[in-house]
Amino acid sequence: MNERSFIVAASMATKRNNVLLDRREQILEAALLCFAKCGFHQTSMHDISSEAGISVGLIYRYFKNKEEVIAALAAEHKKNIADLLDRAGKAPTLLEAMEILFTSHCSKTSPQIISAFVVDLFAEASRNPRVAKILRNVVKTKADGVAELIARSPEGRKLAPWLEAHQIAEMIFAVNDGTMMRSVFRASSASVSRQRERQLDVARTLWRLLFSRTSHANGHN
Amino acid sequence: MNERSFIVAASMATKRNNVLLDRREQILEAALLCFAKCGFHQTSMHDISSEAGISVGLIYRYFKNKEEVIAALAAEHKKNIADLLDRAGKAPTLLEAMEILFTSHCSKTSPQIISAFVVDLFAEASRNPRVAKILRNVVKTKADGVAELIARSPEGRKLAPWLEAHQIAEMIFAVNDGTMMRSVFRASSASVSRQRERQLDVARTLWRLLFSRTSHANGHN
Amino acid sequence: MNERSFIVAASMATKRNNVLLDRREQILEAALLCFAKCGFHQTSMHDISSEAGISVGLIYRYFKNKEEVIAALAAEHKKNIADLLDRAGKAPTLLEAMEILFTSHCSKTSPQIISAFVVDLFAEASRNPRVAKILRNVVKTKADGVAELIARSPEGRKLAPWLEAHQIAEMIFAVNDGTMMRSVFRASSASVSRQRERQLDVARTLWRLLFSRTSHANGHN
Amino acid sequence: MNERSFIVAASMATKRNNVLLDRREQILEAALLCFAKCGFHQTSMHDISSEAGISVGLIYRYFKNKEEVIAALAAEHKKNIADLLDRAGKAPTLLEAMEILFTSHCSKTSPQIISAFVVDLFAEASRNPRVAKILRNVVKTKADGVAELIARSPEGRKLAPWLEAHQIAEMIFAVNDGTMMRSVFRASSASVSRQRERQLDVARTLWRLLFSRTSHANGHN
DNA sequence: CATGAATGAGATTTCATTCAT
DNA sequence: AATGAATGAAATCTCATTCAT
Repeated sequence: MNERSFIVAASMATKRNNVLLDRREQILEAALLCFAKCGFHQTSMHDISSEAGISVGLIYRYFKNKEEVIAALAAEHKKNIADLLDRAGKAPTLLEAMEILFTSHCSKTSPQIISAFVVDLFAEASRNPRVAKILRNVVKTKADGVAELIARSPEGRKLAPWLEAHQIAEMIFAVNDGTMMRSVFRASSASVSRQRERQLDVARTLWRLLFSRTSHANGHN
Repeated sequence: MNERSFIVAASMATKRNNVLLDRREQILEAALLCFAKCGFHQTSMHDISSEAGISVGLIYRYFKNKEEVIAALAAEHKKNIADLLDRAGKAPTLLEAMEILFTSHCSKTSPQIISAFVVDLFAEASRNPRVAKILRNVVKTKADGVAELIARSPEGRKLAPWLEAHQIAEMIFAVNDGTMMRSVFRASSASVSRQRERQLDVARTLWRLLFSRTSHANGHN
Repeated sequence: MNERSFIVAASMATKRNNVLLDRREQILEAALLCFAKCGFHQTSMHDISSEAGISVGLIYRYFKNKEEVIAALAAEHKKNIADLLDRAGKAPTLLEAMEILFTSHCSKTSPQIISAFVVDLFAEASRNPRVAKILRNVVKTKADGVAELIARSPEGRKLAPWLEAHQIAEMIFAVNDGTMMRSVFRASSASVSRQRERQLDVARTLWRLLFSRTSHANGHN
Repeated sequence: MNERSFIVAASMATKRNNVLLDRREQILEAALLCFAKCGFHQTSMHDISSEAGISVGLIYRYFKNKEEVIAALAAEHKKNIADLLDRAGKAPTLLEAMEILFTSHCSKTSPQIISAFVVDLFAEASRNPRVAKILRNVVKTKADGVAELIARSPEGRKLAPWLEAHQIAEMIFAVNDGTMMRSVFRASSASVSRQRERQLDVARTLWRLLFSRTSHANGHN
């Protein structure tokens, strides 16, 4: 095997690897859609394969069983949350960071779909230990991430000083999750943006509560 | 038919009615337990009948099908929430009213069970229009109820005056639902009370935020 | 409940019990036929249900899964062998006892079917521990039974005295099993009796070998 | 094309042929192992390919389908039996010939494996005409071979003279097959040799029966 | 020559629902 | 009123076989 053929082989191996990853991604995308539409236990493997445009059997080359598909999506959710926190951490002000956190439930897919899926994920967590483990981690990551965000930003330290960072963080995410939970009601596509508006409204209410004290204090300066 | 026999017949009819209602209640209680433990779609009708100590067929005398059982439980949930609001409405102060709202997810059954069930209910709402309708109503009842509570209480009108009553109400319930969503992680029975502690902690954080402004303002008077 | 109604209830319970047992028997009969025709792992549960004239689901009310059906048939085989030994034990002479052992592989069903099933059973035993356990027991029961038969019959004690009873018993059953193993070749129905003839021929050869010594010895008397 | 290149081409063709044969052999070896371990119909083509360390597709270059693999192994079994008879035919005495027949179920592989496979083969024969044909031939080859062995050896003609050669031959193989059938019970590796001992014990019992008469008769000379 | 991704029919098993008793 | 046997559709998962690379 000369250098050239090595390179060719390597590039082929890479390509093959990409194809494998693409398939996985394709299946997960289809599964997410189906799960959001019908729920885990009312989605059949056939539904997923149809949505993905492949045969049922092929799913089993990439996932050992249905539970693994769910777990993989839960893991992906975890990664998305981590990314979100990363992005929020790079925001110049705390306000902008929170805006990022609240305006994107998740990056790629429609928020409607994501929230239906996530509520199902929490429901599943109450009986599936594997999903529970992942979600517990997600919850902790979120809480810690925001607590740190608050603690290390200059505005954060001044805001509502009679509360600890982690208390504020828990509040923020309680509001976040609660809002998401309500968003499962399928809104007519026309009012999706209006629903979004209302969600942001709640978020802004929270911000005002958190910052009013500060601005009030500032007003005394 | 003389008067006596009429009374007997009436009392028999009443008794019969009570038996019917008891059976219904018995089935719903069993169903709630099963649903909380396994989820709607992983609970079989046989599971419910076993839990209730009756035969499968009997369930179908009281409910047309599985979906009706779910819907009936959703309706019961709605009634429980209405009762809760009633009780809260009778509290002497707004603070006490909120305490009632936050400390009891539901009366009879363990909060762990209730929250697992309610999260499932929200998940179900995203695809089952009937459940969605009931839950939408629940959400509206809660929001309106609290908004009214705030609007008509003397403290309420002073608290966070730059926010409308309905905005505050939405916040309160977002926090309420968000905390509940996290409580699905089956905690070891030992730490159930500790978990409850933390949930109340979040609620108290919110209260302080809501009332701080007022007390602060009051402090300046 | 008076005596009459008790009797009625009891008789109904008995009847119901019989129905249950009949169903079980019906399923096992169908399964035996299918297994003999196609082998355990090429017989589908649907094949069995069709043969029995019932629905697939019903099988699962009586057997937890396919393996339980196989195990139940293995257990029945064990019982049949025990019955056979019982009958042989009641024969007046050892010769007649052996005739019983050799001429009936099993009572009710055609020997063709039984032998195909039993060979499958042995094949299964080499990987299915549960079936192995049952068959080991069958083999031991057979060996012990015949050894005792020989040991306690007057002719038996004289026959081939340089051999121990258990050695002779093992021989007899090795021949028995070996003959059965060959009988799996589906003979045209015309030659079934001829095949049976040849099997008996082998058995008689064995008998002559075992008794020749005796008759020879007797010849010297 | 010069002589050299012809030779090279020829040797390459031979080599290629050898490779082909080797692959076939490699696949059959793997298949035998898998079949013995799991049975024909519980062994997947993937199992075989894994065991052989090749891809699934490659099996189909050498065998049309799964059934052909089974048939090829049945044919190999036939060849092994023929070899065994050949070797037995070259033994100086009948006793030694029989020892050869009884002590080696098959040359290369462990007897445990072979017997599990052969019992499966017989089970298969009861429904697969192709396998049945091969096994019928095997049975006939064995019977004829031993009958001839007996008929043409000097001791053979004297032994149990009241029986025909073919009757004795059938007996011998009935015992042979019967013992093999029992050997399917997976013995703990420790007691494999002890199990082997017991099998030989049965064989020796048979021998003594067959020869006792002669030696007895001889004793009278 | 060799691979293994892909297919899709088919196997096992479950379960909502009905209905004779 | 109450039972639970019976049905059969549907779900999950497997596997022999093909074929593009």
